[in-house]
Amino acid sequence: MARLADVARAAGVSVATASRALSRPDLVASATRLRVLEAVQQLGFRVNPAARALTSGKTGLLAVCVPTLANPFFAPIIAGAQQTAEAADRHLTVVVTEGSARREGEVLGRLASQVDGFVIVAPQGSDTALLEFGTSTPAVIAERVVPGLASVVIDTPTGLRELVGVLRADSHRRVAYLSGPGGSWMDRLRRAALRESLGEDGELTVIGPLPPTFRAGAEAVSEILDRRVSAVVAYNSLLALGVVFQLHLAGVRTPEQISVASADDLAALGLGAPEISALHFDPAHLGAAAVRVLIQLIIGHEPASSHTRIPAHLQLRSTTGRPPAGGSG
Amino acid sequence: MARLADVARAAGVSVATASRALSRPDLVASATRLRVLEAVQQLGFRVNPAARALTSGKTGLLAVCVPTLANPFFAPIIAGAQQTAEAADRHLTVVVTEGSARREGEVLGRLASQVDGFVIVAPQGSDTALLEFGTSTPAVIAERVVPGLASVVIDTPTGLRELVGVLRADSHRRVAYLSGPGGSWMDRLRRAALRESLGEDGELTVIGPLPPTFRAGAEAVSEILDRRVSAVVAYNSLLALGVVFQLHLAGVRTPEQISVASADDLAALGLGAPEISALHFDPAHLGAAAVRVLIQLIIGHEPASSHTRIPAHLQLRSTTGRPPAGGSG
DNA sequence: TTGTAGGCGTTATCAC
DNA sequence: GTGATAACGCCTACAA
Repeated sequence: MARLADVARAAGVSVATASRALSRPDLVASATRLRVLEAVQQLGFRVNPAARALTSGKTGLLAVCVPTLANPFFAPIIAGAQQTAEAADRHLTVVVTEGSARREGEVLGRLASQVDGFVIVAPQGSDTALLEFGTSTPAVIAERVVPGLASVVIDTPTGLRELVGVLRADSHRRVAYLSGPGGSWMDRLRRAALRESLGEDGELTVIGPLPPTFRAGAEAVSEILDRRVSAVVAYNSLLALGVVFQLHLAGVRTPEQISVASADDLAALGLGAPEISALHFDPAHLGAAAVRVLIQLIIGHEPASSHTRIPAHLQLRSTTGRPPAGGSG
Repeated sequence: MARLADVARAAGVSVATASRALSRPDLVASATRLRVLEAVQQLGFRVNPAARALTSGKTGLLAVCVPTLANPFFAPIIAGAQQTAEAADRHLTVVVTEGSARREGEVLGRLASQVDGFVIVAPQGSDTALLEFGTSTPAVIAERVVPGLASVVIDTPTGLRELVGVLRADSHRRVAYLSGPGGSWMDRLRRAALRESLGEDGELTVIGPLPPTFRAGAEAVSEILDRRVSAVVAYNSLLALGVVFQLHLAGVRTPEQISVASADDLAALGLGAPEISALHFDPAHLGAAAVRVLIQLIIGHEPASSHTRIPAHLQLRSTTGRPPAGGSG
């Protein structure tokens, strides 16, 4: 592999000049720069990341830290992050914490000196732990807000308020929320949004925390029916699909007897076939946005906004509608 | 951060000895080694990967290359690979090719000098392209076999033969296979296994290629019914679930009127609620095994077997059984 | 604007 | 078994 020295020789300049021509072109006469660039082309030169890392301290490696890959919400985040990192000529390494705050802490500590920065998705640790970590290492938080740190979230709460508005207009009053995997910051935010927008005379029943699976949704149906709600909002579309499926089996019709909606829309799973009403957004955008912010942080440009919201759009489909007259609504 | 020089000083040895004590302990007197290790502990020393990479040429980075992350089959592969890589003290970077052979080639080329080796999952490129690449760079192929390269596959074909055996014993004769995303090597192998094991008087109808989604499964039902098969085998459980769901809606009972099975069992999605018969395996094992083989390759130990098969176990559940008497079976 | 020189932290090659 | 010493490829004062 061609080294910078080869390029320099070919261009008839010193190594230092060749280096500058690549990393700080403004410091080099344009004619010189041109010769260097040409030589680079010619020789197919590419910097040796290790050598660069040794002097500059920048490895060109970004880490994205997710609680799990079993929840299909997280995979597209990684895809989006990877694409953006690649476009910025950086590598992305993925680490899975299995939802353990302890492991999260270990992983972050172990990697801190090996990567240029972190995207931490749905972190498990405490605010203070994250804050301490994030002030010593470039990091952006996704799907959570930690005061003082850069963060990127999908604005499901606003979407949920809109959804509740529609449900209320259809005179639903008793709503169940099938909550996602336990202890998630975002999940709390969603519950709060639902509760608040249901208003004084609305009633929110929280079922869960539940694993974000089809099976869990199906199994929740008996409780849903017990609770005599007229509408169900599920943490994700696998849960929602499980609910719809089991309701069908139980002979309960949607939306005539009960409305079902999902707080996310896992489009990639093609789960929309029964046309479940849902909040629509692309998790890949989350990953992409987080990496963009992270890179700004790393190169020292304070990002324009350290708190990015990605909108979620309400998609009303065929599983929501007016509740049965004289029902609970 | 403590450098090796600090460790050496603390242990009262030369840098060279300290280095050896860590990377080739057998070359160092055990007393010395002990002192060095102690100093390492004391100072919290950790090698600088960049410096090591500069001299050794090994970056400690492994790449895993997948066609997509939208297909939920691939996410757990990455999780398994990551865990194994981490245990071997290496990083894992993920790249997504979006199913494009061109992009796959570009990505591999671009990364070849930056990583120690590749796990290429369900590669898109030709055998010859892969062979050429794989002989110049440590690489293991997953979910495909390329003669001359190390590979790891899940043995669904054997599992499918077993499944067909059961179906035949139940006197099914006309079987449909819902094929997965187009052009996959593994998919061809599955079709061949089904066709062969159905025997002379069996009939295999291939529907697809289909996206591996719930929706696609649901939409395939009309064609399934048209073809008058008594059993359906789907590429994955999302497809199978879509089929089961839509069959229910159409008033067709499983397994009384039609049997449904899936060639994989995406347990993480909790898709088993309607108890779909399926081949069970853990994709994470695939990723883990591939990384293990890759590391052997990298450190020069020819792996014990360059062709690893991961067994798939037939799980008969409630969607398979005898076809209607006098039916197509 | 360009060149010279030193160093980044580790490993490898020699001698001893 | 151990210790000097020279790379590895690049960056960056500093000097010119």
